[in-house]
Amino acid sequence: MPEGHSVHRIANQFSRHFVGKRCEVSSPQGRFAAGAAQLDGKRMTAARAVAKQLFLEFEDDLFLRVHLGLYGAWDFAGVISSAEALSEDGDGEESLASIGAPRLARYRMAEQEKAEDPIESFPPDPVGQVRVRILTEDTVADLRGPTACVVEDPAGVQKALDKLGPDPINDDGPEAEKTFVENVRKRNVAIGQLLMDQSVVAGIGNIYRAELLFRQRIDPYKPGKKITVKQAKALWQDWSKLLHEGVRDGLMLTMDDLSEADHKKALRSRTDRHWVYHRQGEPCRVCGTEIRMADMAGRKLYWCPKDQK
DNA sequence: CATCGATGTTGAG
DNA sequence: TCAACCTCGATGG
Repeated sequence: MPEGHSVHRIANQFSRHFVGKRCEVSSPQGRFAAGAAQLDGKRMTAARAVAKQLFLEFEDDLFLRVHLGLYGAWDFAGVISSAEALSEDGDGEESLASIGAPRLARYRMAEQEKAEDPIESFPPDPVGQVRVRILTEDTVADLRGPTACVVEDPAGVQKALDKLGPDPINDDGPEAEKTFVENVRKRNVAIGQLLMDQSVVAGIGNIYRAELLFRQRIDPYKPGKKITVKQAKALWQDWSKLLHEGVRDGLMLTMDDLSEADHKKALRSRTDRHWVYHRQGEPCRVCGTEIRMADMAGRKLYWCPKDQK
């Protein structure tokens, strides 16, 4: 899935075009029929992302909690925001659908975002296995392939939140940094593993994990207890920076100070976008040493053995 | 066209 | 520690 930044963008999409509206909620696939019936006809009152968890709040203290997992995705159509409009994070009401009258946009939001073929009529027929469809008078959102899609009461929401460490978008004060530093430094577990532990810090996935550790030149195998306060603070600050940039840009650009040409290249090609992620066997962009890859707790870890000590 | 692997988590054993 | 979840782009024939 979707590391932390994309879920925040999805929440923004819902905030702009669904919150305040009455929703017809259904489960075209059928696997969420009972849950959909609980929410059907209610007004959406808020949309919020905490790390990779999405919470859609409806009237009567009901919440839809969604986690996209590895390959879940939301498809939006109708009056929705384009990538650029979402990046403004403001009140720009510009939508694809409003540009050129009868053409209605379809926009897919998962790890990548992309415009799909225009739809001919509204609402469009569900494509594939749609677990949940949320339909308003002029917008529709289809959810496919989620790991979690559950109706929660406030206590259930709190229970889910309690499992999460700080998320720099929601927790931006010194307290959050302090919590992160403590969470890291009390554990005798490799920092590469701790960054993926959502109770230590929420929202980091495999790509951000590899890139953050390279950017701070930290050995992924170094135990949390041996990470200095300075290193831990730097990791938190850098994560906060990358996450805010990811929400703004709609993609993970983890290399700083690129030339104009390299920046464009990075936007085009995923292989030119990262320092170490998915670059095993290729030369380190800093020192030329071969980037290594190994399994760490079931996920692939990428790092430069020379620069990260 | 078949197969593989992926940005993630859960629960069984 | 590993399979399951059940989608889809990339890869190979």
